[in-house]
Amino acid sequence: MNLIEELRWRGMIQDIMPGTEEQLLKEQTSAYIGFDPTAESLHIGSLVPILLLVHLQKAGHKPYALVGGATGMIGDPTGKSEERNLLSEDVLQRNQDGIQKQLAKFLQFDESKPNAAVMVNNYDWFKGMSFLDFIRDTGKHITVNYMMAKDSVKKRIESENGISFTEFTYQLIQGYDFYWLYKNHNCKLQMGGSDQWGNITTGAELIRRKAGGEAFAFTCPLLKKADGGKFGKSEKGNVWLDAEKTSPYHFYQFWLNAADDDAKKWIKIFTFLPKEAIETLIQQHDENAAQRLLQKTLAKEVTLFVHGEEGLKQAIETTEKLFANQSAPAESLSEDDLEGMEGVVKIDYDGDKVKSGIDVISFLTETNIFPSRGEAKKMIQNGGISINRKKVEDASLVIASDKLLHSKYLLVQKGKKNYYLVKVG
RNA sequence: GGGCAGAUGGCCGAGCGGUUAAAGGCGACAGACUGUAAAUCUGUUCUCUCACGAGUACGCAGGUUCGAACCCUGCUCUGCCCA
Repeated sequence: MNLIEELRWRGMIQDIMPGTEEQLLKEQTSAYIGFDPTAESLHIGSLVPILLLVHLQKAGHKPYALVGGATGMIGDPTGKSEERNLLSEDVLQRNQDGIQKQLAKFLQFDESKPNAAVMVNNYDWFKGMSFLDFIRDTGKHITVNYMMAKDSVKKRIESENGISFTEFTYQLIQGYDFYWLYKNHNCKLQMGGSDQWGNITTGAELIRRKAGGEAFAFTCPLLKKADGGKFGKSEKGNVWLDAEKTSPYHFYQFWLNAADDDAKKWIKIFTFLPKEAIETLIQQHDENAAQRLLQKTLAKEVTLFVHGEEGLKQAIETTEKLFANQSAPAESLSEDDLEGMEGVVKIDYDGDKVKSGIDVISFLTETNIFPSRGEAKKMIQNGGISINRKKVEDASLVIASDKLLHSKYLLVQKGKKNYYLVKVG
Protein backbone atom coordinates (compact mmCIF):
# COMPACT_ATOMS: atom_id res chain seq x y z
CA MET A 1 0.00 0.00 0.00
CA ASN A 2 1.29 3.44 -0.79
CA LEU A 3 0.87 6.28 1.66
CA ILE A 4 -2.41 7.56 0.28
CA GLU A 5 -3.90 4.10 0.04
CA GLU A 6 -2.86 3.46 3.59
CA LEU A 7 -4.34 6.68 4.88
CA ARG A 8 -7.47 6.15 2.90
CA TRP A 9 -7.97 2.74 4.41
CA ARG A 10 -7.49 4.21 7.85
CA GLY A 11 -10.18 6.76 7.18
CA MET A 12 -7.76 9.64 7.41
CA ILE A 13 -8.49 11.32 4.12
CA GLN A 14 -11.40 13.62 3.55
CA ASP A 15 -10.51 15.85 0.63
CA ILE A 16 -7.56 15.45 -1.66
CA MET A 17 -6.35 17.53 -4.56
CA PRO A 18 -5.97 15.76 -7.86
CA GLY A 19 -2.38 14.72 -8.51
CA THR A 20 -1.40 14.46 -4.86
CA GLU A 21 -1.00 10.71 -4.92
CA GLU A 22 1.10 10.86 -8.09
CA GLN A 23 3.30 13.54 -6.57
CA LEU A 24 3.97 11.41 -3.51
CA LEU A 25 4.86 8.43 -5.66
CA LYS A 26 7.11 10.46 -7.89
CA GLU A 27 9.61 11.82 -5.39
CA GLN A 28 10.41 12.52 -1.80
CA THR A 29 8.01 15.31 -1.02
CA SER A 30 8.10 17.94 1.69
CA ALA A 31 4.79 18.50 3.39
CA TYR A 32 3.58 20.61 6.26
CA ILE A 33 0.88 20.95 8.85
CA GLY A 34 0.31 23.98 11.01
CA PHE A 35 -0.41 23.90 14.74
CA ASP A 36 -2.09 26.80 16.48
CA PRO A 37 -0.50 27.96 19.70
CA THR A 38 -3.86 28.44 21.38
CA ALA A 39 -2.78 26.51 24.46
CA GLU A 40 0.36 25.47 26.22
CA SER A 41 -0.10 21.89 25.25
CA LEU A 42 -1.53 20.06 22.29
CA HIS A 43 -4.57 17.95 22.95
CA ILE A 44 -5.68 14.73 21.38
CA GLY A 45 -7.45 16.58 18.61
CA SER A 46 -4.01 17.55 17.34
CA LEU A 47 -2.95 13.96 17.47
CA VAL A 48 -4.49 13.27 14.08
CA PRO A 49 -2.39 15.85 12.24
CA ILE A 50 0.65 14.65 14.15
CA LEU A 51 -0.04 11.12 13.01
CA LEU A 52 -0.37 12.31 9.45
CA LEU A 53 3.12 13.72 9.70
CA VAL A 54 4.38 10.51 11.24
CA HIS A 55 2.84 8.40 8.49
CA LEU A 56 4.30 10.76 5.95
CA GLN A 57 7.74 10.45 7.42
CA LYS A 58 7.47 6.69 7.64
CA ALA A 59 6.70 6.65 3.95
CA GLY A 60 9.98 8.44 3.30
CA HIS A 61 8.75 11.98 2.87
CA LYS A 62 9.87 15.05 4.73
CA PRO A 63 7.54 16.48 7.37
CA TYR A 64 7.43 20.13 8.40
CA ALA A 65 5.69 21.00 11.63
CA LEU A 66 4.72 24.63 11.58
CA VAL A 67 3.96 26.43 14.80
CA GLY A 68 1.66 29.33 14.14
CA GLY A 69 3.30 32.11 16.09
CA ALA A 70 2.03 34.65 13.57
CA THR A 71 -1.30 33.11 12.67
CA GLY A 72 -2.00 32.63 16.35
CA MET A 73 -1.88 36.39 16.71
CA ILE A 74 -4.70 36.76 14.20
CA GLY A 75 -7.16 34.01 15.06
CA ASP A 76 -8.61 31.60 12.56
CA PRO A 77 -12.29 32.35 11.93
CA THR A 78 -12.87 28.78 10.78
CA GLY A 79 -15.62 27.15 12.76
CA LYS A 80 -15.95 30.10 15.06
CA SER A 81 -19.26 31.85 15.26
CA GLU A 82 -17.82 35.02 16.63
CA GLU A 83 -14.75 37.11 16.88
CA ARG A 84 -12.13 35.80 19.24
CA ASN A 85 -10.06 37.54 21.81
CA LEU A 86 -6.48 37.98 20.84
CA LEU A 87 -3.89 36.22 22.91
CA SER A 88 -1.23 38.32 24.50
CA GLU A 89 2.28 37.96 23.22
CA ASP A 90 3.77 36.33 26.27
CA VAL A 91 0.99 33.77 26.39
CA LEU A 92 1.64 33.06 22.74
CA GLN A 93 5.33 32.70 23.37
CA ARG A 94 4.75 30.23 26.18
CA ASN A 95 2.31 28.25 24.09
CA GLN A 96 4.69 28.07 21.16
CA ASP A 97 7.47 26.76 23.36
CA GLY A 98 5.25 24.12 24.90
CA ILE A 99 3.94 22.91 21.58
CA GLN A 100 7.34 22.75 19.98
CA LYS A 101 8.59 20.63 22.83
CA GLN A 102 5.75 18.18 22.36
CA LEU A 103 6.03 17.92 18.61
CA ALA A 104 9.67 17.10 19.01
CA LYS A 105 8.72 13.87 20.74
CA PHE A 106 6.70 12.43 17.91
CA LEU A 107 8.79 13.06 14.83
CA GLN A 108 12.27 12.02 13.84
CA PHE A 109 14.49 15.09 13.73
CA ASP A 110 17.78 13.30 13.14
CA GLU A 111 19.46 15.57 10.65
CA SER A 112 21.60 12.87 9.14
CA LYS A 113 18.47 11.49 7.50
CA PRO A 114 17.38 13.14 4.27
CA ASN A 115 13.79 13.16 5.41
CA ALA A 116 14.44 14.51 8.89
CA ALA A 117 11.52 16.45 10.26
CA VAL A 118 11.80 20.23 10.46
CA MET A 119 10.16 22.63 12.84
CA VAL A 120 9.33 26.11 11.65
CA ASN A 121 7.49 29.06 13.11
CA ASN A 122 5.69 31.42 10.80
CA TYR A 123 6.40 34.30 13.13
CA ASP A 124 9.94 34.16 11.78
CA TRP A 125 8.95 35.25 8.31
CA PHE A 126 6.11 37.54 9.32
CA LYS A 127 7.80 39.51 12.05
CA GLY A 128 9.86 41.61 9.68
CA MET A 129 7.19 42.07 7.06
CA SER A 130 5.42 45.39 6.72
CA PHE A 131 1.73 45.68 6.14
CA LEU A 132 2.31 47.54 2.92
CA ASP A 133 4.65 44.89 1.61
CA PHE A 134 2.17 42.23 2.40
CA ILE A 135 -0.83 43.79 0.73
CA ARG A 136 1.24 44.78 -2.33
CA ASP A 137 3.05 41.50 -2.83
CA THR A 138 0.52 39.00 -1.63
CA GLY A 139 -2.88 40.62 -1.28
CA LYS A 140 -2.75 41.66 -4.90
CA HIS A 141 -2.87 38.07 -6.08
CA ILE A 142 -6.08 37.05 -4.41
CA THR A 143 -9.44 38.71 -4.95
CA VAL A 144 -11.77 39.55 -2.13
CA ASN A 145 -14.42 37.69 -4.09
CA TYR A 146 -12.35 34.56 -3.81
CA MET A 147 -11.81 35.04 -0.12
CA MET A 148 -15.43 35.74 0.60
CA ALA A 149 -16.52 32.56 -1.10
CA LYS A 150 -14.84 30.50 1.61
CA ASP A 151 -17.24 28.87 3.97
CA SER A 152 -15.55 30.12 7.10
CA VAL A 153 -15.87 33.70 5.91
CA LYS A 154 -19.28 33.37 4.32
CA LYS A 155 -20.80 32.02 7.50
CA ARG A 156 -19.44 34.87 9.52
CA ILE A 157 -20.55 37.50 7.05
CA GLU A 158 -24.04 36.09 7.26
CA SER A 159 -23.99 35.82 11.02
CA GLU A 160 -25.10 38.69 13.17
CA ASN A 161 -21.69 39.16 14.71
CA GLY A 162 -19.90 39.79 11.47
CA ILE A 163 -16.19 39.31 10.98
CA SER A 164 -13.36 41.70 11.60
CA PHE A 165 -10.87 42.61 8.92
CA THR A 166 -8.26 40.89 11.05
CA GLU A 167 -9.90 37.50 10.96
CA PHE A 168 -10.89 38.01 7.35
CA THR A 169 -7.24 38.22 6.38
CA TYR A 170 -6.43 35.01 8.21
CA GLN A 171 -6.61 32.80 5.15
CA LEU A 172 -4.18 35.03 3.34
CA ILE A 173 -1.70 34.82 6.17
CA GLN A 174 -1.95 31.07 6.31
CA GLY A 175 -1.88 30.94 2.53
CA TYR A 176 1.33 32.87 2.57
CA ASP A 177 2.87 30.27 4.89
CA PHE A 178 2.31 27.63 2.26
CA TYR A 179 3.78 29.91 -0.38
CA TRP A 180 6.77 30.73 1.78
CA LEU A 181 7.49 27.08 2.52
CA TYR A 182 7.09 26.29 -1.15
CA LYS A 183 9.56 28.97 -2.11
CA ASN A 184 12.12 28.34 0.61
CA HIS A 185 11.80 24.65 1.37
CA ASN A 186 10.28 23.28 -1.79
CA CYS A 187 7.28 22.26 0.25
CA LYS A 188 4.56 21.16 -2.14
CA LEU A 189 1.99 19.61 0.11
CA GLN A 190 -0.14 20.85 2.94
CA MET A 191 -2.23 18.65 5.16
CA GLY A 192 -4.63 19.43 7.96
CA GLY A 193 -8.09 18.92 9.33
CA SER A 194 -10.92 19.20 6.84
CA ASP A 195 -11.97 22.51 8.36
CA GLN A 196 -8.68 23.85 7.05
CA TRP A 197 -9.53 23.07 3.43
CA GLY A 198 -10.47 26.64 2.64
CA ASN A 199 -7.29 28.06 4.10
CA ILE A 200 -5.22 25.41 2.40
CA THR A 201 -6.67 26.05 -1.03
CA THR A 202 -5.95 29.75 -0.68
CA GLY A 203 -2.32 28.83 -0.15
CA ALA A 204 -2.28 26.54 -3.16
CA GLU A 205 -3.90 29.27 -5.19
CA LEU A 206 -1.25 31.72 -4.08
CA ILE A 207 1.50 29.35 -5.13
CA ARG A 208 -0.13 28.96 -8.50
CA ARG A 209 -0.63 32.67 -9.13
CA LYS A 210 2.38 34.18 -7.46
CA ALA A 211 4.96 31.51 -8.22
CA GLY A 212 3.39 29.68 -11.10
CA GLY A 213 4.00 26.52 -9.14
CA GLU A 214 1.96 23.48 -8.40
CA ALA A 215 0.82 22.63 -4.91
CA PHE A 216 -1.02 19.72 -3.41
CA ALA A 217 -3.09 19.08 -0.36
CA PHE A 218 -5.26 16.67 1.49
CA THR A 219 -7.23 16.85 4.68
CA CYS A 220 -8.38 14.39 7.25
CA PRO A 221 -11.92 14.23 8.56
CA LEU A 222 -12.72 16.03 11.75
CA LEU A 223 -13.51 13.52 14.42
CA LYS A 224 -16.75 13.40 16.24
CA LYS A 225 -17.97 10.95 18.76
CA ALA A 226 -20.62 8.48 17.72
CA ASP A 227 -23.12 10.34 19.87
CA GLY A 228 -22.36 13.55 18.03
CA GLY A 229 -20.37 15.04 20.86
CA LYS A 230 -17.09 16.79 20.48
CA PHE A 231 -14.12 14.53 20.15
CA GLY A 232 -11.40 14.89 22.70
CA LYS A 233 -13.36 15.92 25.73
CA SER A 234 -13.74 13.79 28.77
CA GLU A 235 -15.56 14.54 32.00
CA LYS A 236 -12.46 16.44 32.97
CA GLY A 237 -12.47 18.65 29.93
CA ASN A 238 -9.86 18.58 27.24
CA VAL A 239 -7.61 15.58 27.02
CA TRP A 240 -4.10 16.96 26.72
CA LEU A 241 -0.94 15.31 25.55
CA ASP A 242 0.99 16.85 28.41
CA ALA A 243 1.20 14.38 31.29
CA GLU A 244 1.07 17.28 33.72
CA LYS A 245 -2.30 18.39 32.42
CA THR A 246 -3.81 14.99 31.72
CA SER A 247 -2.17 12.16 33.57
CA PRO A 248 -1.35 8.97 31.64
CA TYR A 249 -4.03 7.25 33.67
CA HIS A 250 -6.75 9.68 32.62
CA PHE A 251 -5.42 9.61 29.10
CA TYR A 252 -5.67 5.83 29.06
CA GLN A 253 -9.14 6.00 30.54
CA PHE A 254 -10.31 8.32 27.79
CA TRP A 255 -9.56 5.74 25.14
CA LEU A 256 -10.79 2.88 27.23
CA ASN A 257 -14.18 4.56 27.47
CA ALA A 258 -14.62 4.92 23.73
CA ALA A 259 -17.96 3.78 22.36
CA ASP A 260 -17.83 0.68 20.19
CA ASP A 261 -18.43 2.52 16.95
CA ASP A 262 -15.80 5.07 17.81
CA ALA A 263 -13.27 2.46 18.81
CA LYS A 264 -13.59 0.81 15.42
CA LYS A 265 -12.77 4.05 13.67
CA TRP A 266 -10.22 5.31 16.11
CA ILE A 267 -8.11 2.22 16.22
CA LYS A 268 -7.38 2.71 12.55
CA ILE A 269 -6.57 6.35 12.96
CA PHE A 270 -4.68 6.42 16.23
CA THR A 271 -2.64 3.23 16.11
CA PHE A 272 -0.10 1.97 13.65
CA LEU A 273 -1.38 -1.58 13.78
CA PRO A 274 -1.47 -3.16 10.34
CA LYS A 275 -4.67 -3.77 8.49
CA GLU A 276 -4.91 -7.50 9.17
CA ALA A 277 -4.37 -7.06 12.90
CA ILE A 278 -7.09 -4.46 13.11
CA GLU A 279 -9.52 -6.51 11.10
CA THR A 280 -8.99 -9.47 13.39
CA LEU A 281 -9.50 -7.30 16.44
CA ILE A 282 -12.73 -5.90 15.12
CA GLN A 283 -13.97 -9.37 14.39
CA GLN A 284 -13.08 -10.58 17.87
CA HIS A 285 -14.73 -7.55 19.34
CA ASP A 286 -17.95 -8.22 17.49
CA GLU A 287 -18.01 -11.74 18.82
CA ASN A 288 -17.66 -10.60 22.40
CA ALA A 289 -18.11 -6.89 22.78
CA ALA A 290 -18.27 -7.01 26.54
CA GLN A 291 -14.61 -7.87 26.66
CA ARG A 292 -13.82 -4.50 25.10
CA LEU A 293 -10.78 -5.83 23.40
CA LEU A 294 -10.85 -2.97 20.92
CA GLN A 295 -10.93 -0.28 23.55
CA LYS A 296 -8.18 -1.95 25.52
CA THR A 297 -5.93 -2.25 22.51
CA LEU A 298 -6.67 1.27 21.43
CA ALA A 299 -5.95 2.66 24.89
CA LYS A 300 -2.76 0.67 25.17
CA GLU A 301 -1.37 1.67 21.79
CA VAL A 302 -2.14 5.35 22.02
CA THR A 303 -0.95 5.70 25.59
CA LEU A 304 2.25 3.96 24.65
CA PHE A 305 2.75 6.32 21.72
CA VAL A 306 2.16 9.46 23.75
CA HIS A 307 3.41 8.58 27.23
CA GLY A 308 5.85 5.74 26.62
CA GLU A 309 6.27 2.40 28.40
CA GLU A 310 6.39 3.80 31.88
CA GLY A 311 3.29 5.95 31.50
CA LEU A 312 1.37 3.04 30.05
CA LYS A 313 2.44 0.71 32.80
CA GLN A 314 1.26 3.07 35.50
CA ALA A 315 -1.99 3.73 33.73
CA ILE A 316 -2.80 0.05 33.45
CA GLU A 317 -1.81 -0.67 37.03
CA THR A 318 -4.03 2.03 38.41
CA THR A 319 -6.86 1.01 36.16
CA GLU A 320 -6.68 -2.57 37.33
CA LYS A 321 -6.59 -1.64 40.97
CA LEU A 322 -9.57 0.62 40.67
CA PHE A 323 -11.73 -1.24 38.21
CA ALA A 324 -10.68 -4.85 37.70
CA ASN A 325 -12.17 -6.11 40.93
CA GLN A 326 -14.83 -3.65 41.72
CA SER A 327 -16.71 -5.96 43.98
CA ALA A 328 -13.62 -6.58 46.07
CA PRO A 329 -13.65 -4.62 49.30
CA ALA A 330 -11.40 -1.62 49.52
CA GLU A 331 -9.63 -3.34 52.39
CA SER A 332 -8.10 -5.77 49.92
CA LEU A 333 -5.95 -3.00 48.46
CA SER A 334 -2.53 -2.95 49.99
CA GLU A 335 -0.75 0.16 51.12
CA ASP A 336 1.46 -0.02 48.06
CA ASP A 337 -1.57 -0.38 45.84
CA LEU A 338 -3.03 2.80 47.23
CA GLU A 339 0.18 4.79 47.17
CA GLY A 340 1.07 3.61 43.69
CA MET A 341 -2.08 4.79 42.01
CA GLU A 342 -0.93 7.29 39.48
CA GLY A 343 -3.42 9.84 38.27
CA VAL A 344 -5.68 9.58 41.29
CA VAL A 345 -6.01 12.85 43.14
CA LYS A 346 -4.17 12.58 46.43
CA ILE A 347 -5.21 14.74 49.34
CA ASP A 348 -3.75 15.20 52.81
CA TYR A 349 -6.14 15.63 55.68
CA ASP A 350 -5.91 16.45 59.36
CA GLY A 351 -5.85 13.20 61.38
CA ASP A 352 -7.21 14.66 64.61
CA LYS A 353 -10.48 15.51 62.96
CA VAL A 354 -10.97 11.94 61.91
CA LYS A 355 -10.04 10.64 65.34
CA SER A 356 -12.73 12.71 66.94
CA GLY A 357 -15.14 11.90 64.15
CA ILE A 358 -16.29 14.22 61.40
CA ASP A 359 -19.46 14.35 59.34
CA VAL A 360 -19.12 13.40 55.68
CA ILE A 361 -20.23 16.73 54.38
CA SER A 362 -17.59 18.68 56.22
CA PHE A 363 -15.07 16.06 55.28
CA LEU A 364 -15.90 16.31 51.58
CA THR A 365 -15.68 20.08 51.55
CA GLU A 366 -12.59 20.40 53.72
CA THR A 367 -10.75 18.03 51.43
CA ASN A 368 -11.85 20.22 48.52
CA ILE A 369 -13.50 17.30 46.83
CA PHE A 370 -16.49 19.61 46.76
CA PRO A 371 -16.41 23.39 46.76
CA SER A 372 -19.52 23.76 48.89
CA ARG A 373 -21.50 21.84 51.45
CA GLY A 374 -24.65 22.16 49.39
CA GLU A 375 -23.07 20.42 46.42
CA ALA A 376 -21.67 17.65 48.56
CA LYS A 377 -25.07 17.07 50.07
CA LYS A 378 -26.77 16.98 46.69
CA MET A 379 -24.29 14.48 45.39
CA ILE A 380 -24.81 12.22 48.38
CA GLN A 381 -28.55 12.44 47.92
CA ASN A 382 -28.03 11.44 44.31
CA GLY A 383 -26.09 8.43 45.46
CA GLY A 384 -22.93 9.66 43.81
CA ILE A 385 -20.48 9.30 46.69
CA SER A 386 -18.72 6.19 47.86
CA ILE A 387 -16.12 5.91 50.56
CA ASN A 388 -13.94 2.83 50.54
CA ARG A 389 -16.21 1.49 47.81
CA LYS A 390 -19.27 1.68 49.98
CA LYS A 391 -21.98 4.02 48.88
CA VAL A 392 -22.73 6.79 51.33
CA GLU A 393 -26.48 6.55 51.87
CA ASP A 394 -26.83 9.00 54.69
CA ALA A 395 -25.61 12.57 54.62
CA SER A 396 -25.20 12.58 58.38
CA LEU A 397 -22.66 9.77 58.33
CA VAL A 398 -19.73 10.34 60.63
CA ILE A 399 -16.25 9.42 59.55
CA ALA A 400 -14.04 8.13 62.32
CA SER A 401 -10.84 6.15 62.68
CA ASP A 402 -12.54 2.81 62.14
CA LYS A 403 -13.13 3.75 58.47
CA LEU A 404 -9.45 4.19 57.72
CA LEU A 405 -7.66 1.75 55.46
CA HIS A 406 -4.27 0.78 56.84
CA SER A 407 -5.09 3.32 59.55
CA LYS A 408 -4.43 6.24 57.28
CA TYR A 409 -6.27 6.18 53.98
CA LEU A 410 -9.75 6.89 52.75
CA LEU A 411 -10.67 6.05 49.18
CA VAL A 412 -13.34 8.45 48.04
CA GLN A 413 -15.32 8.05 44.82
CA LYS A 414 -17.27 10.85 43.22
CA GLY A 415 -19.42 9.22 40.62
CA LYS A 416 -18.07 6.03 39.19
CA LYS A 417 -14.80 7.16 37.77
CA ASN A 418 -13.45 9.99 39.89
CA TYR A 419 -11.24 8.69 42.63
CA TYR A 420 -9.58 10.57 45.46
CA LEU A 421 -7.14 9.09 47.89
CA VAL A 422 -7.27 10.96 51.16
CA LYS A 423 -4.26 10.43 53.34
CA VAL A 424 -4.91 11.17 56.96
CA GLY A 425 -1.91 12.32 58.92
C1' G B 1 -24.73 61.54 11.03
C1' G B 2 -30.06 59.34 10.34
C1' G B 3 -33.54 55.09 10.63
C1' C B 4 -34.73 50.11 12.25
C1' A B 5 -33.93 45.73 15.18
C1' G B 6 -31.69 43.59 19.30
C1' A B 7 -28.80 42.64 24.28
C1' U B 8 -32.28 37.09 29.31
C1' G B 9 -28.90 31.81 33.32
C1' G B 10 -22.61 27.58 30.23
C1' C B 11 -25.15 27.99 25.21
C1' C B 12 -29.84 28.46 22.34
C1' G B 13 -34.43 30.49 23.45
C1' A B 14 -39.53 31.88 25.85
C1' G B 15 -41.35 35.61 28.97
C1' C B 16 -43.35 41.57 28.02
C1' G B 17 -46.09 44.94 35.47
C1' G B 18 -47.32 40.72 40.53
C1' U B 19 -48.49 33.28 40.66
C1' U B 20 -40.70 34.46 37.49
C1' A B 21 -34.79 32.01 40.40
C1' A B 22 -37.27 33.00 35.21
C1' A B 23 -40.97 27.83 30.37
C1' G B 24 -38.59 24.67 26.75
C1' G B 25 -34.27 22.69 24.41
C1' C B 26 -29.00 21.66 24.35
C1' G B 27 -24.87 20.84 27.21
C1' A B 28 -22.91 19.24 32.00
C1' C B 29 -23.06 16.14 36.56
C1' A B 30 -25.21 11.94 39.17
C1' G B 31 -28.36 7.36 39.61
C1' A B 32 -30.72 2.79 37.39
C1' C B 33 -29.59 -0.60 33.40
C1' U B 34 -24.83 -2.37 31.23
C1' G B 35 -19.41 -3.83 29.20
C1' U B 36 -15.78 1.68 33.70
C1' A B 37 -19.89 1.40 26.73
C1' A B 38 -23.99 3.19 23.46
C1' A B 39 -29.28 3.80 23.64
C1' U B 40 -33.10 4.50 27.26
C1' C B 41 -35.34 6.06 31.83
C1' U B 42 -34.80 9.15 36.50
C1' G B 43 -32.74 13.12 39.43
C1' U B 44 -29.66 17.63 39.80
C1' U B 45 -27.94 22.03 37.25
C1' C B 46 -27.27 30.96 40.10
C1' U B 47 -24.56 31.28 45.11
C1' C B 48 -24.50 30.00 50.41
C1' U B 49 -27.33 26.69 53.70
C1' C B 50 -28.40 19.64 56.85
C1' A B 51 -32.85 22.36 56.59
C1' C B 52 -36.18 26.48 57.36
C1' G B 53 -34.25 30.29 54.70
C1' A B 54 -31.10 34.14 52.79
C1' G B 55 -28.40 36.63 48.95
C1' U B 56 -27.49 37.90 44.09
C1' A B 57 -29.50 37.86 38.69
C1' C B 58 -32.47 39.25 32.86
C1' G B 59 -26.28 44.90 28.76
C1' C B 60 -25.05 49.64 32.18
C1' A B 61 -27.03 53.93 35.09
C1' G B 62 -31.12 56.30 36.80
C1' G B 63 -36.68 56.90 37.12
C1' U B 64 -42.21 55.61 37.42
C1' U B 65 -44.88 52.02 40.60
C1' C B 66 -47.07 49.02 46.72
C1' G B 67 -44.39 45.87 43.08
C1' A B 68 -40.27 45.86 36.99
C1' A B 69 -36.65 41.05 33.05
C1' C B 70 -41.12 43.38 31.46
C1' C B 71 -43.03 50.75 31.44
C1' C B 72 -39.95 55.68 30.94
C1' U B 73 -35.02 58.41 30.28
C1' G B 74 -29.88 58.41 29.29
C1' C B 75 -25.63 55.48 28.07
C1' U B 76 -22.78 51.22 26.04
C1' C B 77 -22.43 47.36 22.62
C1' U B 78 -24.13 44.37 18.18
C1' G B 79 -26.55 43.64 13.51
C1' C B 80 -29.27 45.60 9.24
C1' C B 81 -30.60 49.80 6.09
C1' C B 82 -29.75 55.02 4.39
C1' A B 83 -26.07 59.12 3.93
